[in-house]
Amino acid sequence: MKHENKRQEILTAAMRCFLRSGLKGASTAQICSEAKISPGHLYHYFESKEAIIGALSEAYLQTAAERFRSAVGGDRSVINAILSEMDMQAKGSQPAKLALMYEVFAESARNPEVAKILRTYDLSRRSVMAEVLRHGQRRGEIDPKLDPEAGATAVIGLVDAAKAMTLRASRSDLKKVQDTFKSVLTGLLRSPTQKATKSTPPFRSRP
Amino acid sequence: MKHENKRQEILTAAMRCFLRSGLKGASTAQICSEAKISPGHLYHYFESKEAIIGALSEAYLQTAAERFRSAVGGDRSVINAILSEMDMQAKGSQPAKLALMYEVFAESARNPEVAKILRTYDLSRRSVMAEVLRHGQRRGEIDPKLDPEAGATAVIGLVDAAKAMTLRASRSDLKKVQDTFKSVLTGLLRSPTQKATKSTPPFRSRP
Amino acid sequence: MKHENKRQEILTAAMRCFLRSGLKGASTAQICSEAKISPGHLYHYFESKEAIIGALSEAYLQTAAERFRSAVGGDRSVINAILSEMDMQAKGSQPAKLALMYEVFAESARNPEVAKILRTYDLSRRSVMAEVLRHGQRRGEIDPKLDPEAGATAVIGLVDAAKAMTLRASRSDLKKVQDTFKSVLTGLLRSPTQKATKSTPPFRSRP
Amino acid sequence: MKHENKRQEILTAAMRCFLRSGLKGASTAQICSEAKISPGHLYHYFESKEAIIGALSEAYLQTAAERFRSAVGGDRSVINAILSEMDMQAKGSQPAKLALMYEVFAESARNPEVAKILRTYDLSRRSVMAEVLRHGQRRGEIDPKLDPEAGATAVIGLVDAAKAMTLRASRSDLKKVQDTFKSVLTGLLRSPTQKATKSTPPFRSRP
DNA sequence: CATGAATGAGTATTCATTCAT
DNA sequence: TATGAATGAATACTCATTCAT
Repeated sequence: MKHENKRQEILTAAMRCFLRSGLKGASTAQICSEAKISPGHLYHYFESKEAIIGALSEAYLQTAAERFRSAVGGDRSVINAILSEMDMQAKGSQPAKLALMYEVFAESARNPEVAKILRTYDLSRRSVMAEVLRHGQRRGEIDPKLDPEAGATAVIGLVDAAKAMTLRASRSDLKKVQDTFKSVLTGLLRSPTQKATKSTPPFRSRP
Repeated sequence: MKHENKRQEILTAAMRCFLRSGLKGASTAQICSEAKISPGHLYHYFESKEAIIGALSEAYLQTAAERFRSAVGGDRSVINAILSEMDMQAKGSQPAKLALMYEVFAESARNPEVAKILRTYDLSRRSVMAEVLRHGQRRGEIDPKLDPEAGATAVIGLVDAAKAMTLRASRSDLKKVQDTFKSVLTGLLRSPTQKATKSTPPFRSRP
Repeated sequence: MKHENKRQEILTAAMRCFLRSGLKGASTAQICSEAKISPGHLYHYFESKEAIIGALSEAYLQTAAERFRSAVGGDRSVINAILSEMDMQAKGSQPAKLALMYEVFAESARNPEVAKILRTYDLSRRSVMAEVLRHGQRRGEIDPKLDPEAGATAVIGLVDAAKAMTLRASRSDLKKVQDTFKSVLTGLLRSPTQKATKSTPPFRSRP
Repeated sequence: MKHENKRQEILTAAMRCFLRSGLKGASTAQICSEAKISPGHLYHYFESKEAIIGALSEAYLQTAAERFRSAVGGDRSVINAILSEMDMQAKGSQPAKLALMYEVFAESARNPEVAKILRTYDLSRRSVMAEVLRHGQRRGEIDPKLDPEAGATAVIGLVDAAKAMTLRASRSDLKKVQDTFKSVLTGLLRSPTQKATKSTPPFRSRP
């Protein structure tokens, strides 16, 4: 298992490099020196730089999925769980991380292995979200007329869009933008009973 | 003028290369041979590879803005105009183009010049969209309670999210996903009068 | 003569560039833009960059020779004239100018044309100096036993060495070093009558 | 140790290239092929071409200093030791080496790292020479009134000037010129006792 | 398991010079 | 006399990868 440990060390070192310099910007030499191994030795653990990127993407996406699963696993209102997930995604998104994510997306258009990983992740993410929505419907928190699968897609799209905004909206706009997104999300999900009593969302002008 | 023409030729050649190989993947040598000029001659027209990327980004974003402005300029319903813009964005998005866009986003996190271009574009896009929403409100098509600025942000976020989906959702899911987004959008914008008579949107389960 | 004028303009522009960036460091493009002509047009006036360097060296050395000739031409003591020439050379020597001179020397070891120019200049400089020394001997200022030709060489060597010091000695040492050189020079040249009454030169320790 | 050996091999190969083509004239490609290594491998041993120049300068100046120190270390007359050092410097100076030295001087005006190396060398050279002069004074060979520090500067200036002459004086003049310099040097250094019995130096005309 | 020497094609960019107009 | 488009070899340097030890 020593092998596996070292592999993990290298992966985290590589992640630090990728965050610092980007996917193509980080060289294997950088990664090796960050991981304190010799350049040749890297290839004892990984077939190529691409393989490192693949492994890293997979690991990252898996932990992201697990984190989300546990986040919505608790007792609290499903909508609140989703909203707080959106918050966390947006707040935990340093520009470097987002840039890296975008590079991985770009990579997926040219590197089929990465594309496959990304596809798998999206499917699992969607099925988890659909499950969560069904759970919410059973508890009467989510509009029972909402199709869980399609709703899941919409939610994920909104969460990702909110995340993306952190890179492009100016810091001062960010809060407003994210509140808007939360309102859209809430409007989309909330059951009719709750909708009747809804407060004016922030993107409405003064009544 | 001859200078400007050649500059444009080089830009389109460069775009072909970037689409094929990515932002860092395309070399100046590739660009030169695609443009059928000698490697040195490139620098007669552009200061650097970065300058090419900058010019290309700017041109792309400008035409995108103009296209949208003319799309919503006509007589038809504002909501329909926005929906069809979303369609066009989504349908015109070959994976390669999207990947490139993602790379530019990533670039913007590390290259302040690109960041500035992107920021400017986003602002102009938002102000145009807000103007469109106000127009729709005057015509009674758009919910008068909607704050135009925040609404514009939400719309743009949704359009971009729909676009992004084309890279990650499988082809078979795509239509459903996009319909979902359109419904969310319609729900967000439509005036109460129209909302009363709304048809069941596609992301509702069969009643 | 318009041709000749433009040629001169280009030469002075080139000199500015060479001073700024060095002999190999200055590009023909830089020179052209400094001279406000097109890159092609440069070759209407000069066969090559080397030819510019050659012309520039020749012009510079000629004016240097003329300046010296007129400096020692006056009425004052020959030794003082030489000492003040040494001062002027040393003080007028910005690092950039000296560096350029060194580069020309280096060039002369590889470029026969420059070597020839330099050789010619040295010979003329030496013959002028020898003439000056003979003049001083006639006036009883210079040791009559000094061989004018060999003495001229020694003087020139000392003047050049003093000049060279400005690039390498720290600013605080410079005055002392140059005084030393002046003393050596004076000791070498002064007639015995004057030597009998000489003041202790600065490079003697306290008696 | 193998690393250090290879480093040295590369340095000598680089020196051959620099002597042949000059500091800017020699390309890293030339150096690599002279050292029989691949172009990339050079950077395993040196950070940059500049670093090679720096290492080379330092090594050269150090051995020069050591050589001189041992030359004056023996039993013989201090003045003779200095004169023979002058001879060696002058005779060992192929034009190519001198040209290179000049280029390094020029470089020092634009490259602070080279300037620092040069400055250090000059200081150490001066302090060694001053020590030698003091030694000569103790042995009654050198004029006790001479200030060792200033005298050292003068001596070094003369030695360098003599060296410089080899590049510019025609071969036939060279001996005469160097004899002149030796006489100047001897006159500067010799103690009064010896001066009383001095032979007519070569730069005096026949009496 | 580990090193680090070695590769060689590849990188963006520069340059003196030529040529058509 | 003048332009500036065009060249293409050259520049210093980087990189993912291989291999002998």
